[in-house]
Amino acid sequence: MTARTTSAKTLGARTLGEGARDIPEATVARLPVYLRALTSLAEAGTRTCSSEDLAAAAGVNSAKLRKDLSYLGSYGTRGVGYDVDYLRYQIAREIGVTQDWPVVIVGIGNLGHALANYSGFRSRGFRVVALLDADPERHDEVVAGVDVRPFDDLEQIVADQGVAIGVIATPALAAQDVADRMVACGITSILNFAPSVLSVPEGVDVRKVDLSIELQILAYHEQRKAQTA
Amino acid sequence: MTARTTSAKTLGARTLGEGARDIPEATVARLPVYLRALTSLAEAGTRTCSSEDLAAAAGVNSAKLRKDLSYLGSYGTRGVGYDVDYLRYQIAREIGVTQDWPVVIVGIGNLGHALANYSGFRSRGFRVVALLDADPERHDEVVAGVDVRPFDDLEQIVADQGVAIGVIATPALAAQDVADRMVACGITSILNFAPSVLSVPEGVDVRKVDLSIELQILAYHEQRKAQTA
DNA sequence: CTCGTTTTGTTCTCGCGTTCACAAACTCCT
DNA sequence: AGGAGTTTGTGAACGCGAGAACAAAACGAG
Ligand SMILES: NC(=O)c1ccc[n+]([C@@H]2O[C@H](COP(=O)([O-])OP(=O)(O)OC[C@H]3O[C@@H](n4cnc5c(N)ncnc54)[C@H](O)[C@@H]3O)[C@@H](O)[C@H]2O)c1
Ligand SMILES: NC(=O)c1ccc[n+]([C@@H]2O[C@H](COP(=O)([O-])OP(=O)(O)OC[C@H]3O[C@@H](n4cnc5c(N)ncnc54)[C@H](O)[C@@H]3O)[C@@H](O)[C@H]2O)c1
Repeated sequence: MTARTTSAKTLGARTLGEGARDIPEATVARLPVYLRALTSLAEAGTRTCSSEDLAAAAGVNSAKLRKDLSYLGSYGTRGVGYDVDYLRYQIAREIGVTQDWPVVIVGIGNLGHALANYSGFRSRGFRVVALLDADPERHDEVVAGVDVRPFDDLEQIVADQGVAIGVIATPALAAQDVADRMVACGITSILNFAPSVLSVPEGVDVRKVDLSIELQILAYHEQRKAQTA
Repeated sequence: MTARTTSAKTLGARTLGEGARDIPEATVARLPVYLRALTSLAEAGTRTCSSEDLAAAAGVNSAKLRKDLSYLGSYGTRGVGYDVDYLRYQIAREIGVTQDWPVVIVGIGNLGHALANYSGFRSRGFRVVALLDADPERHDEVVAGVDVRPFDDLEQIVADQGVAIGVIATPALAAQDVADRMVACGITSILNFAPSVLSVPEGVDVRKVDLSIELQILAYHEQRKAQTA
């Protein structure tokens, strides 16, 4: 789904030390879920939990959970379980959310406004450093404490703040252009909400969130249910 | 990822006729992408396309595309390719977007507003029939031509309009309650934007869209890139 | 110290999905 | 009509991920 060639990396990484573990993509996608479940448990005052407990909170199979965690190392204690805070820190460190990631959002329309106002960003290590839009009428509006600036400020902001992650919330037609500009000035991870296929050079990760695809998948199953009934 | 037990269905379906084809989940998830690519091609005036062309437009491998399409039937012509309009109709029919699906959205905050204003719904066979919110201050506001109504109107609306698909855009804490109410009054497909694990009975499909998980996956890969560099 | 209990970490097996490769089928040109 | 060139549809090989099952490790009781 991404432009990334994870397979080629298996041999390329350094064999020295232990910074070269290769975590399966399916596991990476579940680690944030575990992180959220652990945070819930911690807030509820739980100090320790078994793989069964955590799996239930995360909505997965406990065998799968243990296998996933085993890729990170042995952070549990047999016969006891996992220390909630300790495991939480280890997962957070592995994902990289112990540090702060500056993020720019491009396209401050309906969706861009909602994203800018979303509190789930900051609480998970992401900091919205800029809101950019091509339409001059949007400029100087302040959304969630950040003011909307011209799209042409992109290069300056990315360079100044060391931005690596960009979010695209423009119409589909503009998305490829925006992505090209982002890539050109050094952004290497893109989250795309526009319904368009982006082409980016190797080494740049793209993930897309496509609402209408999700609805169509639901519709397909709904139709099947109606047929058999 | 969903609560659906597709595996158990393989035998249960009727063997008579041809309405019982079992399309792999991975393929179902790509059909909407092909549909969109075909629409683009049609709008550009293309009447016919090869699997290479369509695969490029959809951002996938052409072998995968052909195999996906083969689950629907043989709608291409060897040596020629696919008729764009004909294939488009066949995929649309298979997914179920030739009919109109009424949808309710619950939780008309930042995200709910954006969703209600999203034009990509109607253009793909989804019709927003109601916007519901528990907060009385939101009521009677009109968003995109639909007025916001009390959450307690849910049962009435679902019954009157035959709604099968519900969208949850409330805070995480309310999501499970909303889902329970939806299920109780007959909704069998849920699209959940709240960052919480929903538990629903068998036969109900849940798909979740979780923005911060997507960002964390990007962050993970970003961190890896930084390490090896 | 030993035994039983609990729970992790890992091995093994199975099924699904991806990709390659090619025969079958169609068009067009001579 | 026949052969060359295209492009589909699918059989087969392969790799990854899910889940079951179990051995290894920790803990507590006696
Ligand atoms: N609204 C939703 O709920 C929703 C849901 C899913 C997907 N989407 C997609 O997200 C995208 C945005 O949706 P929206 O409803 O916010 O649209 P919108 O029209 O409200 O906002 C788009 C914004 O992008 C800006 N823009 C246009 N071209 C630009 C460019 N080249 N550079 C920078 N900014 C540019 C516009 O000025 C506008 O402010 C669309 O592609 C849409 O399909 C929206
Ligand atoms: N804003 C975003 O971009 C964004 C992105 C990803 C995920 N989310 C998630 O989507 C959800 C909504 O986000 P938001 O920013 O729109 O929040 P919000 O607070 O702006 O809106 C939530 C709305 O839900 C209503 N509500 C609360 N409890 C309800 C109930 N029991 N029944 C019906 N309605 C109820 C509230 O009155 C409010 O209008 C949250 O779970 C959030 O984590 C938001």
